[in-house]
Amino acid sequence: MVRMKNREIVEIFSRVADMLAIRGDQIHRILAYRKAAESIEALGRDVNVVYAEGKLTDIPGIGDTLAAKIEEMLTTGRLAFYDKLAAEIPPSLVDMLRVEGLGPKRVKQVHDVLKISTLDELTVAAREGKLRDLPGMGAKSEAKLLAAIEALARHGDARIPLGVALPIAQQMLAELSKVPGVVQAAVGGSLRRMRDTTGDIDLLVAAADVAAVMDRFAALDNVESVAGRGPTKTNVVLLNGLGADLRVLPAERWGTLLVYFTGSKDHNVKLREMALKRGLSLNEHAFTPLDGGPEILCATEEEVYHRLGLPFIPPRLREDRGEIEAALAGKLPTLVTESDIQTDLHMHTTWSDGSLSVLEMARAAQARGLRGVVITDHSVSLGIANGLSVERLRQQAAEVRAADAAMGPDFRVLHGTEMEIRADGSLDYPDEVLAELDVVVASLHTALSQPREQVTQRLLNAIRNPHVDIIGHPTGRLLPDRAGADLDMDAVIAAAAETGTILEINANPVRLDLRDVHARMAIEKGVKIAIDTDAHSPGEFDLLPYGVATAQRGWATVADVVNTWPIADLLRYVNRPHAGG
DNA sequence: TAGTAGTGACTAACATTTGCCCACAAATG
Repeated sequence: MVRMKNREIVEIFSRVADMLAIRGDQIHRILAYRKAAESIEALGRDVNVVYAEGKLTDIPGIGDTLAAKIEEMLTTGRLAFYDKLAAEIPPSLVDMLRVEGLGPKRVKQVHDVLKISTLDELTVAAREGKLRDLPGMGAKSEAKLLAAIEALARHGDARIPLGVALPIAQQMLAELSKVPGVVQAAVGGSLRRMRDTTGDIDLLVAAADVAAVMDRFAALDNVESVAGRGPTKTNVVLLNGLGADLRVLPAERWGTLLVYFTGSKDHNVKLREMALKRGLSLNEHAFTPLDGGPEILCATEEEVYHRLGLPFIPPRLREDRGEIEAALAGKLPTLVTESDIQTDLHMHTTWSDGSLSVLEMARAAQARGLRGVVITDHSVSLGIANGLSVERLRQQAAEVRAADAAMGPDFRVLHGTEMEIRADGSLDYPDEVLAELDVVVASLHTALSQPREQVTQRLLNAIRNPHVDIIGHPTGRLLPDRAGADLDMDAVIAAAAETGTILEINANPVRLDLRDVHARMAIEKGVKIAIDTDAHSPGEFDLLPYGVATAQRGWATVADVVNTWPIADLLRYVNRPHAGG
C-alpha cells in the first residue's frame, strides 16, 4: 500500500487551492481546499488511521468529494485532479506566489501575457524591464518585485520559532512603550496566541500621537527597511528577514483593535459573522450598526466579546477550533496558568550535562516560586551527555537526599532520571533500579527516524513499564527543522490513558512537545500532562511560560496538569498500584 | 467544495490598509 503522510496531503490540497486561485476559480471552491489543508494540518492524527476507521468526513471541512480525493492519494499515491490541473496551470506558478507582493492575479497575468512560468524567468524579465509595461504595473512595481525576489532568496519564507520571535517582539514593544503619549502596547497575532512558530511580528499601540510611535518603530535598531507606511499602520523588514507590523489607534478603540490583531483570522471571521447577525459590522475600529446608527467603541476585549453575547475567550484558544461554540455553550475550560505550577519534574545538573549542582538548581527553582523539583539527569547510554551509570545514579541519590534536607520542610527535592529509551526499545535501567527512584521520566533521543511502527513500539514499551511515570518530550522534535519521531499518537495516547502514564509538554521553545493539538487529544482521553522546563541551567526555569501557553492551547485545566498538584499528591499518584504492574 | 435540505439548489467568506497606478491587487488578522 502506498502511504502518503499528512503533510504531503496538506501540500497537495494547498497547491490545488493556489492553482485554482491562479486560474480564477470561484472563491468558495478555493476556500474548500484551503480549509481542508488547514484541517488536516491541525488534525494531530495520522490521516491513514482516520481513513482506515472510515471517518474521513468527520474531519471539519472534509465532505464526500474531498474524502474520495484523500482516499485516492492514500491508496494510489497520486491525485488525478492535481495532475489534470497541473497540465493547465504549471505547478511552478505556485512557487511564484511565495514572492511577497505577487498574488494569483499577477502570476496569471505574467503567465498569460509574457509566457513566464518560473521564478527564474520572472527574475530575468524583471531585470530586462519587461514587466513595467503590463497593465497595472510600472517601473516602481518592477523594482519592488525584484527586491522581493532577492529577499526571498536571502531569507526564505520559513516560519520562525516562537522562542526566537517573542523576545524580539517584547524588546521592540518595550522601546515603543517609552514613546510619550503611549497608553497601551501589546504583542498581537500568532505571538500573542503563542503558536509554536510565527510568520511575522505584530505589534499594537494605543496612542494619541500616531506619527511619533510610527517614527520610533521605523527607527528601531533591528529594522532593515520600511516596506510600507500609512496613517495607522507601518510595516518593516527586520535585519533577520522577519517582517514586523505596527498598528496604532486611539485608546478608546483598544478592545476592537486587540481582538482584530490577535486573530486568528478564522476566529475573527466567525466573530464578524456573529456581529452581522446582530445587525452590526465589526472591524478593528468599532462595531457599526448596519442601520446607520453611531459607532459602538470598545476599550477592552471583554466588551467586544460581551457585545456578541460571549464570555471573554483567552487568546490561546482563538484558533477557530471550537472555542466560539464552547463559549456559546458556557463550556470554555478554565485554563491552567503559570501561578498554578508548583513543581518542575524534569531538569539536569552537573551530574550529567547541566550547569549547576543539585542544591543550586533547587535553590534557583525556589527563587522562582516553585515548591519542589525532581532531579532527572540523563541515563547511562546517552554518553554524549555524561549519562549516569547505576553506580553514579545511587551516589547521586545521597546528594539529592542531602539537598532535600538542606532545603527545609517547605521545598522538596526528589530523585528521578531522564532514562533513555534505547534504539532497540529496551530501557536503560533495570526495573529494580527504577524502583528506587521517586519519579521516572523516559525519553527518546536516538533513532528518531525509525519507521512509525518501530519507534511507536519503543515508546509503548516504555509507557507500559510500571516504573515509568512520565514520557519526556514524546516526539523529540526540534523547531524549526527537526520533525521528530513519526509516532502513532493515537496509540501513544491510548496506552498512556490505559496505564496512567503522564505525557510531558516540554517547555523549551525549541521543543514544545507535546504540541498543542496532541496535548488536547491526550487531555480529551483523560491523560495527565506534565509541564516541565528540562532546565540545564537556572535561566531555563524561565522558559516555563512557553510550556504553560502550549498547555493552554491544548485546553488544559488545573486538573489535567500534575505540576499543579501538591507534591504529596504527585508522589501518591506515581506510586499508585499500576494497571499493568 | 461543504453543509444543509431534500434528492437539484442554495449559501457560504469578514473588513480593513497600503502601494501604485489612476482601479485594483495584495496583504493583514
